[in-house]
Amino acid sequence: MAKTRMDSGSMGPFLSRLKNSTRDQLLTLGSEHSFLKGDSVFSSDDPAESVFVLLRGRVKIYDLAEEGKELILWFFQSGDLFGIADMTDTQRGANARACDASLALSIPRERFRDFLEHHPEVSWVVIELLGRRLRTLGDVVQNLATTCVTGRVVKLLQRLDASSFRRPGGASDNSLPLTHQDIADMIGCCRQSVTETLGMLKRTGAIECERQCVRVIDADRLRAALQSPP
Amino acid sequence: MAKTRMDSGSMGPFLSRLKNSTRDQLLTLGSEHSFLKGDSVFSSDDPAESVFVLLRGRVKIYDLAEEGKELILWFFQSGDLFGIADMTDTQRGANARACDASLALSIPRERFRDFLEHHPEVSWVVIELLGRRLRTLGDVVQNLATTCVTGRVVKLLQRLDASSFRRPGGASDNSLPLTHQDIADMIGCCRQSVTETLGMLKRTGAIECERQCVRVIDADRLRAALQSPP
DNA sequence: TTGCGTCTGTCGTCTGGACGACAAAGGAAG
DNA sequence: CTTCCTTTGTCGTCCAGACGACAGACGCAA
Repeated sequence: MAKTRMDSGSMGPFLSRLKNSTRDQLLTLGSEHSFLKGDSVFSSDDPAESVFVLLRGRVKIYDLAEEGKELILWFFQSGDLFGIADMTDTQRGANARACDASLALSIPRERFRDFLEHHPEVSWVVIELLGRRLRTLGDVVQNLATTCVTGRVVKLLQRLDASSFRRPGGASDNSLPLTHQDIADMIGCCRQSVTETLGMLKRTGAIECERQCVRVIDADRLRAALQSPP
Repeated sequence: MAKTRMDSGSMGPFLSRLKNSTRDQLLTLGSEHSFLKGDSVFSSDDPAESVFVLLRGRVKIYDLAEEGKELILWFFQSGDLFGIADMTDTQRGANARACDASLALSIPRERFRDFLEHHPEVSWVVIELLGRRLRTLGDVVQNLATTCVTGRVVKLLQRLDASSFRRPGGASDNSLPLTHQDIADMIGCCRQSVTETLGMLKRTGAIECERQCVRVIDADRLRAALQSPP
């Protein structure tokens, strides 16, 4: 069966907020690009000339520190808008990479802006989207500054478990497709600390783990892990 | 001499981006509120029903960790828009407090949204504003995860020195009105580490300090402090 | 089936910086 | 002018967690 243009199921936090007719018009803008797993979508050296709508797959946004250490800011899934935060600059602020085979629509900045002028309700959707992300990053800053590694792991799992972040194609087992290194890169600690913390959470019965995969099985126990001291 | 409605000089990152006629219309929306230094503007328990435009003074946005430790996410100055990130929620995501005597315009959410529908170019200004903030917080996350305290102090001073962040009323000496505790709360470390770092930067000739006040006097030396190991 | 690369799990050493404590200086309020 | 609170500066102790190293398991590609 041929791959559909978009992943089935959830349309993601951006496209799902649009009316069908508005969405169809948006999808005629710009051009589609396919990416293999591991391909770069853009890098921080690139000019910031367009926004992207992810039609299929998964894309991560990350920074590289000087020693090559990677920090993941976001994972995006199908139906999400990304690259929009760079619209006031000439250059990208971070790197984007496809984590799975992906398909994205690239819309030139002026075309997107013109589209928003003609669809002011979409502007409000974008403002709300950016607002939510700002709050999420605010929480991430707070966690990094004041919370131990175990707390940060638990809060990340809680956040992702509550969101629609899942493996594309809708695997039914509700697991989070993340390696220990992914988690470490998202919460700013080292891989061994994540392995230790996930082991402890597994022993308490809060989560299950498989290779490249974590599943929350008892949200109350996970929450309880925040209360007990390390 | 009576206080003017708005601070003189810079109109801040939001209002300065609007045409005079558009700005005048915006300023007729909502209601003005005065705050004494130290007054709360909103807290995280409050319902999120309006956005704020700061007409005069300084407001900080902060979170409180469980042990009462404060983390400052933003300082806003006159002409800035704040409270906009909470528009998708029913409740505020953080706390806001006046750091100096301040005056703010409170605009109910639906009135602001209606204004944007009639002024789509203002929507784009808001999207750009939120985008810049997202990138700034992304940098903060990166710094917290990967940079030592000295590096985080230096980068904060660089960022604020390059912005229009200054004491309201336009003191001419170009200093940054921050205590050591303010800086510690912004970069997520303890006050004594900031004191030590500022002392070192003073000795190298990069900055000058007075009580509640830091001034960058040699940007090259400040930058050089990032290269040398601690 | 085999080989190789990735991922997970464990361990011991080392260090950046949190933190409490204290003293001194500065400034605002009475 | 005095008092008191805030802010700055210094110091010693303690520990969370980074990190390199290594071993074993898993899965993909040939």
